[in-house]
Amino acid sequence: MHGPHKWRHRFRAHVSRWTVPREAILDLLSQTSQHMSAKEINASLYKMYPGIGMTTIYRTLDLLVRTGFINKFTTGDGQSRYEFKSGKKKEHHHHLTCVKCGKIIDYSDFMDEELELVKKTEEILAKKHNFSVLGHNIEFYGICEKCK
Amino acid sequence: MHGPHKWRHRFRAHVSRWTVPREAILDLLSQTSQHMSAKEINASLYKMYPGIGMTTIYRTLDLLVRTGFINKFTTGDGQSRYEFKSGKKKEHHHHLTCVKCGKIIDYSDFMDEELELVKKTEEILAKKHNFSVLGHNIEFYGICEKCK
DNA sequence: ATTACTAATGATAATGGTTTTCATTATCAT
DNA sequence: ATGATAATGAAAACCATTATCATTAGTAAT
Repeated sequence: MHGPHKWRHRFRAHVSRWTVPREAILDLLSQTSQHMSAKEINASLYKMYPGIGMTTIYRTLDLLVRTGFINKFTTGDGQSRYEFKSGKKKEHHHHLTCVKCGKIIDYSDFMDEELELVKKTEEILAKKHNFSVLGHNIEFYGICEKCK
Repeated sequence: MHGPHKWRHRFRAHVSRWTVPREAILDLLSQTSQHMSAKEINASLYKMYPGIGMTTIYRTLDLLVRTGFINKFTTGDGQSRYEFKSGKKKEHHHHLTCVKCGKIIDYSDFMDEELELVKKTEEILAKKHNFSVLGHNIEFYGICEKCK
């Protein structure tokens, strides 16, 4: 039903079975620069894999988040969006979100300055509030070109 | 049923009627430093005003957001949270969020440095992507003291 | 104060994204 | 190829939020 695959080995280190839906979803997310919602993933996969249900999509996304393959974001429009987590450090970026259509644009301007500040802030906050800081979200929001 | 109130005048400039639920919700949010969800607001108001329904709470929160009295945040735990918007500029702050219980802690360390960078980034992004930037969220997330 | 207008309320039902349930199917070590 | 059991998917449940609509209550005019 499917041949060897680049993710298979890394994936198997975390969970036991390598299945068609898991491969399809991981492939899709790794190949797009978009931040897709579960519904969009379903729509995108439907032609090639009409059998994959929303249940499995949600479960797989959750699994991929837990095993560190993807990031999950909660946008203001009520649905969550997911992005493939690149291994390369240099691809770290932040987000510009449209509050009308939910579209997310990546940006990486002033990354060095930001990261320095972020690191400093993270240390202080962890110490001050006895918090285990796992990460950060830096997001600008507004109205995108199309929605104006 | 209720006497004169400090917000009444400012409120009436936006909408026509000054009502018990509106006063109760505005009072509650202005007096707490917490970032409350609709459910929490309901629970907190229940003793004093058992008649106020969830519908009215949601409608009032939406009204207060639209008229600039409060800010709305979307946390990862599925529900929105609201905070009173202080008039004072110096009280601008960012958030430290617990991914387990949804608790939000305000912080204002490195505010000046952050704001400078934010302003610079905002200008670039607006120009580069033809975006009308309305605001930003800077948030650190992790596990709080209690949830560890 | 009383009245008339209509905005605001709240009980109920609907919505929509996400999660749970459980019988069936498919993966993989043997 | 086989058996143990993890993964799937259809359907129902869940839960935060929104819409509907008859009733209530704030306001301005009387």
